[in-house]
Amino acid sequence: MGSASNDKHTSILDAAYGLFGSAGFYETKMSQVAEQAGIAKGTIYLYFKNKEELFMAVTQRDCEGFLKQLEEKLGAENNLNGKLAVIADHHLFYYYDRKQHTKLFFRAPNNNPELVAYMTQFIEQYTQAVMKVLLEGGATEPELMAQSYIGMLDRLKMDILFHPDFTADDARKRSLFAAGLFINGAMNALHIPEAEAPPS
Amino acid sequence: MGSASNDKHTSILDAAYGLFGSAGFYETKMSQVAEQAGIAKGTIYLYFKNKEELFMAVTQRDCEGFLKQLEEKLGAENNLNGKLAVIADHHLFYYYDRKQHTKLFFRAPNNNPELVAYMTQFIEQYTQAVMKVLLEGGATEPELMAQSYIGMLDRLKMDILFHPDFTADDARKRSLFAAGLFINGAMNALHIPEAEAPPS
Amino acid sequence: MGSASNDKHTSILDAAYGLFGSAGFYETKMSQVAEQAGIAKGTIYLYFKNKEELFMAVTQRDCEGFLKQLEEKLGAENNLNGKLAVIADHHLFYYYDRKQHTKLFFRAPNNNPELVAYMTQFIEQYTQAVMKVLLEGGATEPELMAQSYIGMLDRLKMDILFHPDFTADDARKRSLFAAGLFINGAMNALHIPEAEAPPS
Amino acid sequence: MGSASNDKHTSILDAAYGLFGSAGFYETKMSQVAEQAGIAKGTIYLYFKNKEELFMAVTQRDCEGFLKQLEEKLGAENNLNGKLAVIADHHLFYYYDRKQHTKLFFRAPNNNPELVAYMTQFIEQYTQAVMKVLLEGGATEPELMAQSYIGMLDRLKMDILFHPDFTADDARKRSLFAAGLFINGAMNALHIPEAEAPPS
DNA sequence: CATGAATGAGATTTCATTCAT
DNA sequence: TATGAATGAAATCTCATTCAT
Repeated sequence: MGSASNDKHTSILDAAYGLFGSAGFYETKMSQVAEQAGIAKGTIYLYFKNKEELFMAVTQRDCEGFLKQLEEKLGAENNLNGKLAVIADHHLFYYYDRKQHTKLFFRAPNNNPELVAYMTQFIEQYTQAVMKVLLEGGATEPELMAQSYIGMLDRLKMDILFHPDFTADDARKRSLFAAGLFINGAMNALHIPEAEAPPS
Repeated sequence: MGSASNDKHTSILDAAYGLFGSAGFYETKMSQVAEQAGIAKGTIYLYFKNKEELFMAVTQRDCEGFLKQLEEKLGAENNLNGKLAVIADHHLFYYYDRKQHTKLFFRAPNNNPELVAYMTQFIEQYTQAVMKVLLEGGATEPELMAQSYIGMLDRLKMDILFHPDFTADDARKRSLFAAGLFINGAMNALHIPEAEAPPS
Repeated sequence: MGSASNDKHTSILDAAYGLFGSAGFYETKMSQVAEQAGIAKGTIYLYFKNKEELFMAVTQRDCEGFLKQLEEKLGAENNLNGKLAVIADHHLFYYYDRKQHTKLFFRAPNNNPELVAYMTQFIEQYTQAVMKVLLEGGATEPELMAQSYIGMLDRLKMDILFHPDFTADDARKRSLFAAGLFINGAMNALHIPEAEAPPS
Repeated sequence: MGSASNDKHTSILDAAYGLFGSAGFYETKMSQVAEQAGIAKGTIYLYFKNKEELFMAVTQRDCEGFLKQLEEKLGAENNLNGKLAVIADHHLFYYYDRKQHTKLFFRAPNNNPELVAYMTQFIEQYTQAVMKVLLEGGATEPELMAQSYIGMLDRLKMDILFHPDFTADDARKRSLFAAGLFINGAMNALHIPEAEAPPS
């Protein structure tokens, strides 16, 4: 019983996830969502108040899943390097595993304050999770460090979305690269005279 | 006359830049652009084929300006560390200087292949510019390094858009932080036993 | 059992009466009627073919009650003045007693011929009832007189609907006023030279 | 120029007047209004913000015309009886002349407070105009008298709307009847023993 | 008898674009 | 060139009604 009603709710979310993810908010029509979910247009409105709320629900489910999985993986790891590697892996493979659905990823309605608030909060939570790892390692500027690490990963993931022939090995290579660069810096790979280097 | 028509072309671009930048593509109405530019709606179509092309033109002008300024600044600098600092500064201050117009930055129409192609090309050019600097420094994985550095900067810039009280000093601090972290890595700031550290 | 089903029929009518009466036909939703009646939406359709028929039934019950009560009161009175007073009282207090439910009174679907027919018939019956009283008094133009009297009363009642602080005393005052004006005319209250007055 | 733009505004109002008047607010579709006015659907929205405002504009134009004409006719008449006759004539012939367009007259959206406010104000203005006449005649209860007179007229007009064979002579007869009844009362036409009559 | 999830026709409204002036 | 009134396609959302349980 519960699962039956749950099924419809879920199939709407799934359909919306695929469409919003690949075409964006405005380009996705409620009729497409209904068709994809195999239900009538009006039925969507029994489960979601309107298009924006549906988008919000899709976003939340996705973000929560991202964070929850990350926490689980971090819990299973207890040394610092390992945790940084877990973060990199998670970030890259999360998108790699969903590359079909997030070809262009989210294009959200801009003027929805609730959504902006939610996304801000999501980013903060993600940043907090990374900061926590860094603090355990004794970092002095954990917030900027966390942001930097996340930024690196986010850019390194982009090619997943654009290059159709991106492989899991490519993802793993980037994940390792990111962790290494973050910890050791680029200095070793660059010819920087000691005298030139800015104070670390 | 030539300059007069040029003026109109420019004022449309300026108006569109402000509106697209602060409200996004779909939320910006052609009538608003016309009003802001001080011309009639129909006149826009004498200069731009349609809304998407106008958006494209706005994006191009912005991206080209970004790259051109970057090249100029890099040309004036000849040591590696200096160039990395220039990149960081440019990235952060470009957005800092335009924070009024890019509060939410661009929300583009997703299904316009030309735009997607252009954005891809822009990112590539930006990456190439950074790679060139890194290659001069002898980097072994210049592309991943360039992407990582750009990613760091892009994330560190986010707070400019979200925190209204972000100051120029905050921007400068982050720019220095980014360059330092990129070169030296986080190791020095973290308690990582040598044995634990992955090979760089 | 009969009474149980009767109860449900009645509670639907009661709910619909309150909602149609205060919000109008189109503004009242079948789901609201169901909720107010404490039953499921589908159940309404076991008792009434559709929304229009429900509206019709509500209207009929109300109109029939209005006429039935009037007849009873008229039967208990046997002089002409008394009967006219009864009519005035009945008209004003009927609405006064229901002012909660008829704040905006009925807004009916316009294109339902059955309803139009019923309302016409109701007005005719009401007019007939008043005419009968007037005929017993020997009136020469009983129909126009009856319509005029009803019209006076109907307008004098309006303030009940609009002024929330309308009291029962106000209603009684208006009822007396109407009967007096109808019988004696305005002449006594106006400075009309005999010569000016039209022939009665 | 002015008249050209005015023409479109007017033709929308005319079309809406006819449709709202004969079919009611909800039953009238904006597409019908556009078709009747000979323009495109979207054009209506250049002149009126939405359906409710169009309805409001139609109502206002009608009510203002009613009051303005009444004032003009009253200004041309200077004895009391004549003015009362003018009011009766105006009320009946206004509807008689428009019987095509007001077969069912207005059925308004119930929940529009602006419209309710406007209608209330209109009724007050009409009442005031009648009161002014009565006050000049020295009436003691001018408001109740005015309401009563208007009510009589409003009911006497109803048959215009329902009986297709209602003639101008019928209207004139009713107008005279109303004025006579209002001034002289029904007493003369009824067998009411003096003793029975309530105090006037 | 009773339910309420599901339906889908249909209405209002927006806004990019056109074109006669 | 420049205008801006007019267009009409297209999208969201509502809600009376049905029907399997």
